[in-house]
Amino acid sequence: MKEKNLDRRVARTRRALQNAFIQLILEHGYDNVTIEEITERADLGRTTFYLHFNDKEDLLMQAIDSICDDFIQKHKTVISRIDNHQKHNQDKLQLNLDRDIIYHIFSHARDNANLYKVMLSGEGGAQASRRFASIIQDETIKRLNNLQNHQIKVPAEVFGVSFAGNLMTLITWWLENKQPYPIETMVKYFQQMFLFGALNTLNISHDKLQVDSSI
Amino acid sequence: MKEKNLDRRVARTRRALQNAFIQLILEHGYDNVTIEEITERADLGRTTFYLHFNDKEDLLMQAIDSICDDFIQKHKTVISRIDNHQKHNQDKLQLNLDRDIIYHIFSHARDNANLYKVMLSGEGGAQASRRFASIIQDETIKRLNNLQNHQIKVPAEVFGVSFAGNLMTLITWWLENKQPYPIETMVKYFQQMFLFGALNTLNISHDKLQVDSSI
DNA sequence: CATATAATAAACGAAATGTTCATTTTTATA
DNA sequence: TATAAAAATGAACATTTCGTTTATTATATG
Repeated sequence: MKEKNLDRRVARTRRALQNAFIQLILEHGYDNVTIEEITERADLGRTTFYLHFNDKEDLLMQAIDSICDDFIQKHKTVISRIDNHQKHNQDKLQLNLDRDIIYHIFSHARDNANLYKVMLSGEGGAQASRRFASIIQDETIKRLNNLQNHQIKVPAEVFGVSFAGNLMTLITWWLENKQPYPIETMVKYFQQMFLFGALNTLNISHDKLQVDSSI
Repeated sequence: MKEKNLDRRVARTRRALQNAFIQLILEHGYDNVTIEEITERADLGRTTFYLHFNDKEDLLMQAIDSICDDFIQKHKTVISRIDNHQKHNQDKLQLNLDRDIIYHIFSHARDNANLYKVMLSGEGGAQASRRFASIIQDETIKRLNNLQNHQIKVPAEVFGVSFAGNLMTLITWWLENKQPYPIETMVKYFQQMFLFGALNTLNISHDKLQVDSSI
């Protein structure tokens, strides 16, 4: 996993190409961006592009892969912190509908706003958003299956799809509208709309659900 | 609105180009489809394409515009039928969360499955899905504002975005997985997840909400 | 049938792609 | 700091796709 053997030039070049491309996608749309525009914006020769990537799609997918990996890594930290905390609160629900998890996802989106905009809005092709969506879906389904109470009124997959879709739509809207509310508020809104609905799809009494702060 | 003055050849050509393009998008992805492939599949000369459309985007957007117009027209019929019916049931909630409305949206998607797949999955660029999303959003916000009870815990726009996103995600998943459940079931799932959550964002007692069938 | 309109094939320049190669610049490290 | 390895560069190239023009053929409509 240590890829620190990278030549400075390589790291700098790839970073420059990625940033240039994300910028240009947001300005002109994915289809309208040419390789020459990217290298020009990145202040590099056009042939240099092909030393690192096969085509536009390759460049974007690598960018998305790395942001997804970064997300997963940080996500694990948050999860384990919560799980650990909840050992002492067995009556609390272990599900990634938790306030802290939603909060973390919004934070990560805020910290990488441009890439998230491209990734989630579908601006970079359908495949781009699918990657992130499936991460959220799978994680949701996984934790859903870990619940003691399996009396779910909706198939886990449908639940995961719906959860991820709702969340991603909200994040997309939030980023594209220049983050009109603080993250705390968005988390509250999401909980009020989806979570209190989700509550009904599970046979879980309201007081077992951890809604506000968990840490 | 009467465009029946169309030469048979024109109608046939445009239909053929549209169908060919939708097919090819689902096979190879939007970006990878060339104009020549489209005309070849449609069994037409390449120059003929340019007699009708400026480029790929133009073709797709016209297809999406017409399916959206068709949706709106049929949607109005459903709405007015429900509204009329509800004159005699003043205690029922007038909101397009209604079972019949959701049902109609799923039906329309099923009847135009390929185009919906392209439109909703983001396979045809971001703009494609935005068009339909905003129709659902705006309609939701409009009917939300008509409610007597304005005590909403969430901004109407956030509500509309969330509603539309959740619905579109479910439809996309449903179509891409070859409609694994009948529409009735999908409507039920959607209601159980989103609607009972939405219920909490409104200050509306449960018995005022029309959940099952309204007609 | 006559006329108008649509579709066609061939040909063209322009733009973008992806690759090769010899040369220059930068980096790592001994 | 000197040197070898690696990376970036610019020029040139064949290809592909695009969008348009033009002269000709096919077809719908009245």
